[in-house]
Amino acid sequence: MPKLGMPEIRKPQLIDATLEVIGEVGLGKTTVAMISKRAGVSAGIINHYFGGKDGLLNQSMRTILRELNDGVRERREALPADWPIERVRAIVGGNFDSRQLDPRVMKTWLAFWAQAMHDEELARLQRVNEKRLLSHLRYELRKCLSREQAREVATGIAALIDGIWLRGALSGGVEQAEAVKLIDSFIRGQLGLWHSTSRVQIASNY
Amino acid sequence: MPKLGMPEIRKPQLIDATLEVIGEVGLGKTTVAMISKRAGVSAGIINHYFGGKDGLLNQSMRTILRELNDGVRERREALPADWPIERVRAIVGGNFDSRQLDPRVMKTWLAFWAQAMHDEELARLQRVNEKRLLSHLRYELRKCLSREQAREVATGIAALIDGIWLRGALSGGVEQAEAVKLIDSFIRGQLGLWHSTSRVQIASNY
Amino acid sequence: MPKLGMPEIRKPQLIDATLEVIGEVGLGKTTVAMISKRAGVSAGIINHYFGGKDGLLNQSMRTILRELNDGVRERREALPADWPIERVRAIVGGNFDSRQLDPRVMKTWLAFWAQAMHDEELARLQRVNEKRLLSHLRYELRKCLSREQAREVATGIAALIDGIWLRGALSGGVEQAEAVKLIDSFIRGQLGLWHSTSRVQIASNY
Amino acid sequence: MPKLGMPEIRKPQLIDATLEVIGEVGLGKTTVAMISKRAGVSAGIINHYFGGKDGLLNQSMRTILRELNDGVRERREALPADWPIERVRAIVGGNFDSRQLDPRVMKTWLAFWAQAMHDEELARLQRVNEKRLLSHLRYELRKCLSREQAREVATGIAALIDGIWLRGALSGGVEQAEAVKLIDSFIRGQLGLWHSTSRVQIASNY
DNA sequence: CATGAATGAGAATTCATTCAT
DNA sequence: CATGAATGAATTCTCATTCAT
Repeated sequence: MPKLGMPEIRKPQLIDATLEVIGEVGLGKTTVAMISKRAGVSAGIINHYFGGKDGLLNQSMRTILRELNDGVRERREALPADWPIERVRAIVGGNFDSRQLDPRVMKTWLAFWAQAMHDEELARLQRVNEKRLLSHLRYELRKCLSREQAREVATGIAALIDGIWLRGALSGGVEQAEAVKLIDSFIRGQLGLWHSTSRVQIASNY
Repeated sequence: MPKLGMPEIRKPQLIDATLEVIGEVGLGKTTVAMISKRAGVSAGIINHYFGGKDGLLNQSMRTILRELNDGVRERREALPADWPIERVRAIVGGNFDSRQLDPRVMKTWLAFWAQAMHDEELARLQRVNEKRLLSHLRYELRKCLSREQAREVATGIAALIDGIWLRGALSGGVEQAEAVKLIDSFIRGQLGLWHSTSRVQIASNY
Repeated sequence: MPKLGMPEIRKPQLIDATLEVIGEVGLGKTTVAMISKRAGVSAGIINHYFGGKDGLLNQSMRTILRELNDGVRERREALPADWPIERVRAIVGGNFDSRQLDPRVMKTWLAFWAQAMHDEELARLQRVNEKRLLSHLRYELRKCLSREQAREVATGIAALIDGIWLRGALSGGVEQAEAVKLIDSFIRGQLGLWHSTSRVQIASNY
Repeated sequence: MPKLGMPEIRKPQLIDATLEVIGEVGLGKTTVAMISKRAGVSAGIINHYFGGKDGLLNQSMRTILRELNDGVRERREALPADWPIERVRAIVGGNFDSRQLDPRVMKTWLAFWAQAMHDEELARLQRVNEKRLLSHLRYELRKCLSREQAREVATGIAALIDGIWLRGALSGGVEQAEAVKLIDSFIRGQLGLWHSTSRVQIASNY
């Protein structure tokens, strides 16, 4: 019998190598030769495990999406359900945690985003993710805002997250603290618009 | 009136074709053969006029950047200098005018953005543009806010512009009215944070 | 009764799978992976039992040659030695029995034939077979014809067998009855040429 | 302007090289690298002119089919329409002229034949050809035989042509004279079956 | 100016075979 | 015995670029 459990070793190994290479040279210049060399295996093995370059890229995409989702969920669920604003801040923070701010990861995200414009499979994955972010934000905001207000603020937060992230990707980096501060400020502004005397408890470190 | 030389005919012709093809198949699958066929000329001519594929892509990038800037400037300058908030809204509107919301243009933008991650020449162009947007916003906001406040609000607006745009690119489209409304709401919220009794004149259609 | 070793199980299993796959996708597209999958075993086992793909193909070839020969011999020997024309007809019938007319078998034959043009080992096998067919025909015909006449008629019958078979392979099928009828007609014509008043007994169902 | 008329030079050049290589190493071992090297051009040019290996093989097939047809037609039409048997013999001769008996051409034919079993495009071409041969034979035989008789004799001649050819391909060669003699014999035998006192004029060199 | 023929480097993919388990 | 992981050579196809006309 051949070595058992190799798929569980090789697949993550190849996906990691893929993300590294994309982060370094860009999706357009990434070749299976580079990836396999980085992973320390032969090029042919990619077809063995992923059916081809496309399959590997697809799985890589799913992996970073899942990592993002897992990180955000952990942060959010670590807080009580009756602290909605804190939970929103946790969601924001999760989108800017150190793993996501790794320049190579940011480059990979952008590459996949551009790719998704012309690849329905990737586009679908991205849309699901976008909807999930929005949905979680709305759910928490609903605890202290009207349906319409929650919808609008959630949309704004989501846009700020992506916008800060995108501008950061271009200019060389994002400061998590800066990002969280800006979004906090947006939330306070929005809450203020509707609650001149807001009773929502906002953490003192705002 | 000088007679137009071939360069003045061929270059825009090829740049238009480039943007169309990128919008349709993506930067990664765009070939000079496709571009030249679309433009109705031979493949070799691209090297003649642009020195190669890279030169053509670079010029194409500069073209859409210039179009965006020109559009934004026209809208901004059409308003009095002492209507800063209106001018900010004009800047926002310019970033979401119909030309920029053409799906093919959005795809091209995203493609160039991803490409810029690994191409210093493109990255420089993008950074210059980002700085210009921020600078204009700050300049107008300075007329009714402190330096620090202006900086922060400008950063937020820029992030919202890019974030709304990015999410729209993915989900299939952006509604200009929605975008402007969201950013208006942000501005009002931010102004409210600092001026509980704001004296800034905000257009009545807010 | 000796217990069957694995070789006696595996070899026919793999040869059958080989013929099936060749019949379905053609020799050129047949891979060991396909064959082993069809046989329900691993790819590596082919080298274990046949020393490689070539060995398996060679054995497969020998198998269908043997099947054809066995079938023809059985039919021929089932008839009395002093019914030469009936024996000739039995040889013809054997070449068009249902096993040989299976479209997958016909495709395999043709594939091996083409392959034999460039593979001396296969060519040798085929030549032996061709000679055997001719030899049997001549042997029977010699009982009622001169050496020269027997040689010529045998050559014609062999050519007709292969020609009918080849044309049938292309056009989608052969009718055994049609084939036998045509060759009968040829034999009668040939006999008639030399024996205006032939004394050879030809079966009444001619 | 580039060199004009290159397609008319390159295409036959590449097709010739293809037939030569297939004739030498077999279809299965033929690579575009071999073909282009033989033709003295680069491998890429094959895609330029034929869209890929398949296109080249297809065109090569069409070429040898056309050559055979042209040769047969010329021979047939060189004889008076009221010499049907002579015309039939011309058709037979055309199928065994020196060009068709070149071992490389025979190998190519056989390769294509096997390939056609799994390639509908090739199969269609072959069927058209088979039908044409049969049709011409029937047309000529109709001039001296009944419809049914003409059909049967034509079928037999066609089978003999292919069978002799196939057996020759395997055993290393065909003698045109032998082939024609055998088929002549068949024709005479068949004519004799129906016309005990045949009035059909058969050339004296029979 | 413009063409498109031609090149050649590079990329993905295929696949028979080997071999540790 | 048997597996299937792994390899690496071979092959097809792509494509930017060059260049003779």
